[in-house]
Amino acid sequence: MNRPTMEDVAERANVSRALVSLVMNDSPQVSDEKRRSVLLAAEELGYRPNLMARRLAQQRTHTIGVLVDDLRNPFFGEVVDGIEAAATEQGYQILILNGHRDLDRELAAVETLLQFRVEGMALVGPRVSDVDLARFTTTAPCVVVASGTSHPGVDEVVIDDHHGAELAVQHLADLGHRRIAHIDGAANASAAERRVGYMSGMDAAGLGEFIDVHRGGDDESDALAVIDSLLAKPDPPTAIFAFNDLLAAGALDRLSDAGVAVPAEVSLVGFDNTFISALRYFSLTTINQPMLAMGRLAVETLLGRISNGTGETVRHMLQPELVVRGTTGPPPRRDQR
Amino acid sequence: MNRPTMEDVAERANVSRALVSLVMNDSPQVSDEKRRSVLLAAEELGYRPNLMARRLAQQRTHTIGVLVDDLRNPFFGEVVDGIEAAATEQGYQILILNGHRDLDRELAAVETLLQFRVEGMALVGPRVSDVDLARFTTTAPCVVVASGTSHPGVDEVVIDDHHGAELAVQHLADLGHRRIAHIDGAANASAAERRVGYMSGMDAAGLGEFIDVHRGGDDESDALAVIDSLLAKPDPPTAIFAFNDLLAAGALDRLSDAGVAVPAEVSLVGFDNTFISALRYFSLTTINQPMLAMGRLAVETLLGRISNGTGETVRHMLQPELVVRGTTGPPPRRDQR
DNA sequence: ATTTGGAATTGGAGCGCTCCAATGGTCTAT
DNA sequence: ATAGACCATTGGAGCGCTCCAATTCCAAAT
Repeated sequence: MNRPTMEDVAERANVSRALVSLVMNDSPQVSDEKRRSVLLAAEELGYRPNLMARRLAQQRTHTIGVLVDDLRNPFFGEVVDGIEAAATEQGYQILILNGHRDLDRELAAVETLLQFRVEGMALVGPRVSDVDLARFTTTAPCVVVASGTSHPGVDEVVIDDHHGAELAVQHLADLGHRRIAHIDGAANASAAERRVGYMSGMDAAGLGEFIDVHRGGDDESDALAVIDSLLAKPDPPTAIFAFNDLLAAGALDRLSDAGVAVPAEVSLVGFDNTFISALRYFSLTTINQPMLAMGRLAVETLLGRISNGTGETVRHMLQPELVVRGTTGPPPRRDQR
Repeated sequence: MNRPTMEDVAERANVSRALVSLVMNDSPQVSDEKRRSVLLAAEELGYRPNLMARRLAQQRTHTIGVLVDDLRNPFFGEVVDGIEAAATEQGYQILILNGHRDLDRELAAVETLLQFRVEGMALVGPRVSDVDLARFTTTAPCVVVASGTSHPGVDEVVIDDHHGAELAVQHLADLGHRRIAHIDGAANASAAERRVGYMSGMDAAGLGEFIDVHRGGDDESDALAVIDSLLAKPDPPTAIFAFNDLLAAGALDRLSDAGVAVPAEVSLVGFDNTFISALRYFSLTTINQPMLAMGRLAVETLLGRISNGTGETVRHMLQPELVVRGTTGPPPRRDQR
């Protein structure tokens, strides 16, 4: 009644347990005859190797742990897809745990990953402190993905948030906008970088005097009040660059409520290129993050670290891209310079 | 240099390995003194139990496997959240694998779960056939979640798609609509149920003669052509019930392109209540699926099956709810009955 | 002083596998 | 006929833990 073991298969095929092990691991030095009979016996018994036992004996797990901040966010799903694809190609499994946007749960999850003896960890949008990070990374190599701030001493895969913001501003400036406002991401990890990028983009376009930053947040509700105050100004902006697509969605909502035409009266740019921005009803101009590539690169970095051990930590920075859709256009005639 | 084991901790604390095991498992029958010194030794060595070894020795894993159809879809993320919450409460871990909308990968994933010796599996929106399902469920109990079609012989947690569709139709009929069209989900798992629900809702409202089903698909692009042909009719519908929120988003897009006011000229209802529909810019009237509750119920069902063994399979059907937002209203005056 | 009982502690077997060194078997070269 | 070489196969130790039965310990009861 109990699950068949290698022993059972060996007995049925009249061979030793070691031979069964060789067959299960596709060893080339097994005669075809024995291989067939082992495979047959395994099939008949419904044998399935026990991964626990195998890993214990092997002294390695061929697994990399993935910690994501929030599974419901499509952004993370996409990055994980990239991680999984690359890991599978390299013969690694992945173990996905959810941090639930909470530091304590995140730490618990990392602990679990370590108990699983993962050979490396990819922390996607993590909230752990640098101190904790330093502790983990000596136990198992870590790579931090998509975290705006820098974590010295740990490998990282990030996007050039600064440049992404510059691209957005430059696009708007090229269209002729001058009063370009920014709704930022408040305490969000990438917020600071994008804010600074916005400012430097404005400066570069000779629009330093029009720099105008407003505190936003994580999602659309945080944009509503900002839009109201923006519209109440004597000289409202003709363009808005939002921290992410969700904030942009909120902004769009409020603007249409207020009867402001987009892009005829106000242009709008988001960030992330999540599938929301691609919905044609939104058709949001935004900045693309190469999520799949970030995932793949994370795995490569991790495996490099695993095989090469210690050494200079790297910070891979991927380039964002402007995706022009329907929410940007030239400013109203009266505002053209 | 090697990872410390229980043996090492035992030695350092001057106790037996068995005692360390007791401490690690919070056994009450350990003297405070010994417990402290074991804990101290563990701390000093940076000891972390090896989950592989523990599970092998324990002969159980306290883990339930979760197979999702597509990680990038927020719907699944939400269901998994429910599963995880309930599992954690019951002292179970979850192991998430991704089916990638592909039958073969799904089967491979299930195989992996079984090699991990999960004690049960929750298949969320699976594509496996009933035959495969029957094979698995004898090895480890399965529960199928959010699959429209029925899988005899397997426990299920589903939503009443039929009734959900009826709710949508009834809402529109109550508003005074008569020509209510349906854009269906084509081959999608829940499509048939919702389609039939639409029809029976129409009948119940005395609108049988207006039944009008159009083939849609999975996402927004599939709605575009349908809207075009609908608008080209001599008597275009005054209301549209779409298979899901994404199709509704596509419909909304096309309608606004065509200059058709929503809901003044055409009302629109979606299905799922994903966060997209809640975006105020959409403000889509839709049918809510209790995703978290479905996840929790899946775990309860699974654990019940694990402890009670075989017996009548159950089919838990949760009730959908109408969520009225901004895309529905009375039909234009000329169409009121 | 001796017994008794309960709690705290320990030794050892065993979980299902891998991997190494050793064994046996077959074939060719001497 | 014998040695050597090479291949397929096997026995056994060991991976790090749990869990049972056995042992030790100590205090209370006789």
